[in-house]
Amino acid sequence: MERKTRVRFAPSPTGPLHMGGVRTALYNYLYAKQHGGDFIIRIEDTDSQRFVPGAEKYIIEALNWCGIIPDEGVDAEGNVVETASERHPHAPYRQSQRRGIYRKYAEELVEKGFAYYAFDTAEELGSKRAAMEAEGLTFIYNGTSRMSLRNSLSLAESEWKELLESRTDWTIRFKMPHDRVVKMDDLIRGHVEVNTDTLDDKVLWKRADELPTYHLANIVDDHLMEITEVIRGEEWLPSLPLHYLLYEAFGWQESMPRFAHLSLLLKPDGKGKLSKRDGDRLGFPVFPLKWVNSEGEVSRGYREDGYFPEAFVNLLAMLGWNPGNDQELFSMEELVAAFSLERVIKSGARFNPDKAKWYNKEYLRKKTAAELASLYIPVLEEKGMQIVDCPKCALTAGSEMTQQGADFKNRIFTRGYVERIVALIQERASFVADFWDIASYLFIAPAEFAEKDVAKFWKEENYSLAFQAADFILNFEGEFTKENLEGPLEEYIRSNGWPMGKVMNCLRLALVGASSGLGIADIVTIIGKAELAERIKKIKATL
RNA sequence: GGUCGGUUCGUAUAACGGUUAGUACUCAAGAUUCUCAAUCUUGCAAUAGGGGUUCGAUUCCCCUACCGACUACCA
Repeated sequence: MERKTRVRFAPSPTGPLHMGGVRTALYNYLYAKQHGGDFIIRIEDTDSQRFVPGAEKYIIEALNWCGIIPDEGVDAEGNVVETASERHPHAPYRQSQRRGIYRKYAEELVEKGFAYYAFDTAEELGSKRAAMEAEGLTFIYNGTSRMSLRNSLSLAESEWKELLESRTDWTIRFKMPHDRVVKMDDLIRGHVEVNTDTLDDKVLWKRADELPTYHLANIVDDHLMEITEVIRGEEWLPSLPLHYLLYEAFGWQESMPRFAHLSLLLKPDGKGKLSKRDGDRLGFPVFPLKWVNSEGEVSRGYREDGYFPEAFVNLLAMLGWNPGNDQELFSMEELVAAFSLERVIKSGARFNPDKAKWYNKEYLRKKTAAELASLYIPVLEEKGMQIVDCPKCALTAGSEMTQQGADFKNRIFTRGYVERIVALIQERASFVADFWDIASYLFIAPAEFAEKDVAKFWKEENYSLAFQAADFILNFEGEFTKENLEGPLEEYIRSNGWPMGKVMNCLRLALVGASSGLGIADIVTIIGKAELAERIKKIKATL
């Protein structure tokens, strides 16, 4: 029986989506698309206590930013679908809105003898657990203990039926079979066996909330939504036997999905899994988007930190998966084609912030000047620059736009001027945010001069030559381009027998404020003769 | 503690019984250049330990160590 591939990402709206969660969603998405199937998003909000307002919206927005677009579960506006339709026959996709459908499944299990009513309160169980732990023992609610607890198996029928009526805090628990070996297959880990005696009678349904727990809701919904593969985090592997048994109890083993458990993302250093604290400590985001919690605490996001979504997706894909060859750069389409669960790594992947930066750098280099200019212009505007598309219409009386497209006095620049610059500096940066530090001097004259460089180069025997070189540039008569200027300028310095390094660095120091930066020919042809003259004049005035 | 999973350079990983154990990031050195960056070249650096199986183990099995997940009326 061939079924259409249908996979789901089922987050719980208890906070912002961690990058590990995004990776899980990504792998689901890639798998679905590769098999021509559907990627479904389902919100698992059965824990009313941990619900966080805004988390659901955040999750969908984050996935959307990454280009992980659900086929089902969310409408075109990015809202979780609440009512069934032709396009969304399995709606609603929020478990809190599906509450009506779970109870009958839980009770079906009780009727069939696979589950029972339990009346122990959380407090009673808690103290029992504590008492046993004090003796160095482990409390498990299962075959070893259930007959001494209060439930429909241990109590007389009249008694538990009375409790069922009079109380509203009971639960339905799964009756874990005694001494059975559950044999499971995982698409990533292979064959796994577990003896049921080590498992407990999990709560399936909570009367107090009129809501199922994860285990029941998950199995029922995966079945109802015709899910074919469940790709989820490693933390679910221990409950896989329960889930197998649940499918069996319902008689759904024929249509049971196949399972794949992904390893976790680990800290860059030290022990343990990647957490928000690591990001704060080591200076990188662990969330796709910025998040502000109810206390006003801010968690930075990849988007706000200047990562391109393509880079983020790419680096996430390579954390725990590889194509089997040396290719490291993948577009989403390429990932869809190349992805395979067989090549997902079993062990936990330590996150490497340096590599993440490298990915962004690679994507930055691929961008066109027009794209980068559009991203950089808001930064420039924040710095007080005005960027115009059409020079003539924006100029106020008395301002002058140079041939290059710059009016330094009024800090007005054309988009073309910005494009020229980003094209020159894009291979020197990892982020658009680096642009300003790399080349602010192409917009404003340096206000400060690096002490170290001044000490090294700013000597009269150097700058007197540098000024002459500047004069040579100002008097240059050919078309004022880097290609035209570079050779003659060097020839001029060389033919005078001047030390090239000293003259050039001195001139650069005057124009840039430091002895590092673009080539002199690049700098002067970008800022233009007028600005060159202006900056030299200013420097001379201070001597 | 118990159950389950995992373990190749610092990190991500390749090699699915036979390789001088490869690649990328990081780091270092050199080349280049008017400096810086970029680029190119080179280098540092790994099969957790111990037993098997085998002509031969990174690869298969067992033990130990270490790491992780789970052990809630949370997901």
